[in-house]
Amino acid sequence: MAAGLAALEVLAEPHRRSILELLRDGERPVGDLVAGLRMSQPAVSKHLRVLKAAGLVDVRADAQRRLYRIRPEPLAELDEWLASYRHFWSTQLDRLEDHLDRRRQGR
Amino acid sequence: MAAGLAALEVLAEPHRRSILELLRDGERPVGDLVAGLRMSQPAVSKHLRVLKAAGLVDVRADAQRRLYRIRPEPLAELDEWLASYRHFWSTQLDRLEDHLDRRRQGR
DNA sequence: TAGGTAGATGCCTTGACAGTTATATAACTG
DNA sequence: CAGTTATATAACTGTCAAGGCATCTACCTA
Repeated sequence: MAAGLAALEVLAEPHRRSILELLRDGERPVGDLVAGLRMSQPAVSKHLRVLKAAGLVDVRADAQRRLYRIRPEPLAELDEWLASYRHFWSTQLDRLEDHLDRRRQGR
Repeated sequence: MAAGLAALEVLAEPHRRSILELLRDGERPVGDLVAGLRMSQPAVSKHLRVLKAAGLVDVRADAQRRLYRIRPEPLAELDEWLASYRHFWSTQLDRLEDHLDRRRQGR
């Protein structure tokens, strides 16, 4: 019940959300991120380490560069958590989704 | 772009998530929450203040008691934020939703 | 009104964490 | 190999927030 939710804790940091945003349309080297945010390179590297530990990003080496990209699993988990509150603001459409969701479960 | 998102920052605290969970099925006085969590009453009151400041809960007085309840708006906002990443893990059903969403926009 | 209950607030301590600079590591280039 | 580029790590510092205890306020009841 409302266990870890590492994603939530890690993304409380605005800079980390910005990083995710920069990664939204594909992998990028650290340098790009440093350029995008207004922070020192070590600071960015640290945020990336935190994001990685939470499973929110993944890295791949390309020569001296490290290409980071989003790993969606923790976000999906966050989404599931949110789902248990969604009825508070849900619209017709959301109710359709809920309905279909339950139908899907049943099979 | 990825502005405040107060909800995210406030809900990074696990105890505050627990409080929200306790409020999920209706309003409750502070005492109930204190009983539910394993914390001092002042600590709970402080968390409630933070939640209130973020618009995540609302209070109503009943004699000496204060009845707290969820206010969904900030959660809906968080949901919107998440939406921009949802395509990373979306299923068939989600794609249907997206489609309908866009249709709805168009009218 | 005195006492009790429900909750909020003030003050203080402590720990975590973000940011900086300096330095280390690794790979490419001449 | 020497130098340079790209990133990570280390050591240090400052800030801030969470928790505890004590206290204050409001309302209820005998």
